[in-house]
Amino acid sequence: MTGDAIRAALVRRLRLTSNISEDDIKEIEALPISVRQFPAEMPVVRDGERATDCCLIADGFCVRSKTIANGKRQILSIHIPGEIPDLMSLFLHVMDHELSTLTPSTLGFISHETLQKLHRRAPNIAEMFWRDTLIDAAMFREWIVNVGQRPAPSRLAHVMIELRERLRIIGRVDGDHFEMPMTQEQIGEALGITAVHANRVIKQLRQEGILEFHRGRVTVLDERKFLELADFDDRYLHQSPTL
Amino acid sequence: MTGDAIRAALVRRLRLTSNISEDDIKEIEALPISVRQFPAEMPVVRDGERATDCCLIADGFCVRSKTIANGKRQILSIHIPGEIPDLMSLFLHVMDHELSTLTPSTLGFISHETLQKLHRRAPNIAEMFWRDTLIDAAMFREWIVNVGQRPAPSRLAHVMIELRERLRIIGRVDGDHFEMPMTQEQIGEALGITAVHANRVIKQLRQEGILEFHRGRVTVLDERKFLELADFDDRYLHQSPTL
DNA sequence: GCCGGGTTCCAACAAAAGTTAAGGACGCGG
DNA sequence: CCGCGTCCTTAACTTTTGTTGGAACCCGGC
Repeated sequence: MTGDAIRAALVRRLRLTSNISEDDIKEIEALPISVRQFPAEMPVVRDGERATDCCLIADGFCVRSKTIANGKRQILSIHIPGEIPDLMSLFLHVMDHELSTLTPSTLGFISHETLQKLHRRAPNIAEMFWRDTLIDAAMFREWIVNVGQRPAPSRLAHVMIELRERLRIIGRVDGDHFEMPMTQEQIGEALGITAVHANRVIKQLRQEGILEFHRGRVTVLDERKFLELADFDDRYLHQSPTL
Repeated sequence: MTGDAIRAALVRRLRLTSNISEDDIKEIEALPISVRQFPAEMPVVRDGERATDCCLIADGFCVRSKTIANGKRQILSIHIPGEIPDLMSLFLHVMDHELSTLTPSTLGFISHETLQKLHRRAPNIAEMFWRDTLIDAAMFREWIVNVGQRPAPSRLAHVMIELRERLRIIGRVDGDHFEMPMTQEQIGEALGITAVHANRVIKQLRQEGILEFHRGRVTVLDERKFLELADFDDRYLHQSPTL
């Protein structure tokens, strides 16, 4: 995959997500991007590292996570193509968490310097990116609520629906199923439960005929029960730029 | 308290937290602010509401929270004087969570319009505020880890130490004690546990001689054990603007 | 000084989640 | 086609946390 394809993925998401002008699109299409391939389960930017570039996902799934002293890991967010998962590093230079791949991924890198110049030149783009990082924060808030207040089956359903709604925007939901390429260990790390318990929860949702989960693919069998369980309100995704 | 005192509180925090120039300070000191008093436990901005101003805490403690369908509430962050807890509303106009007071508070309001104009005029200030919202997001990430991975006693110690470190910046830690004006119910909502369990945890930390907690005042009795329990690393607060 | 309401505190029991251990399925590389 | 490793699955047991309900406490207002 080339730099052009990556820029196209970014522009596509920005068109759907913000009121971007044609001039601004030209600016973004002129951005120098260096492309690199990563295998599955590979750190992209490590906790404590000093980032000099922002990373754009062209293809593949990534996660942000933090590991605490006792070795336990918490997954903070799941990222899909078109997203810039470490835009925050532009002003928070030393990473307070890790970014790593879930699947083999194609990533584009844009230097902080380039982006900073762009912001001074095109404040509209700066605001659009700022807004992007604010939506990120809104997703963290909902993640706190999920882990803090919902029972485990609801947590799983909620994370799944959030992922599905975001995949839908980039046209990657196919009928009643979508990709969620995570092991049960990783699902546990996302929900704040152990892998054994994650397995129990999946088993329960299967037995209740709500969904099927097999090798990283979710198939929703009972949409009504699924939605009810998830307690999902998409307001926090702030998808409409006009509001 | 007057608008001047509020501007002073903001400028004081910004001086300690960022590389702000004297010109920029003048800009901020010229900001029109309207002041209002709020009683304890009062919503300031409600979930779903359309915000038109940003709110600056001059005096008092506030929290951000979300309430889910079953009525359970999760506290997302605690805010202290000098902070702008809803800066994000500048670009995310409809609130996805609630901001409310913990104690009687004096709040200043700056209109979105004023701030937006200021940003175009002074991009340095815009970047400083952007950075502020990014630190906010970093604190949410740590809060996710706290609620998702740490045992309840550590969760409590961690939230306490975060609060203490931030109070220290504004000179409100007095020897071995500091203010944390929350009921056990509210502490439970912050940690993702019930009030009964919050009480059990506090009792345990008391019995172990680690701390005393009485009527919203924390007194640390065994700093070593307290730090060890909290698993606290202040990196995520990004207090040094030069890094 | 004495209510009254909100905290705090606690006990007993129930439910959810963690731990440990072990067998089975499945895909990949030789 | 076999063997190996990873992931999934389950069971039995322990620990943590939630639930319910009630008593003690404490402060502010009358």
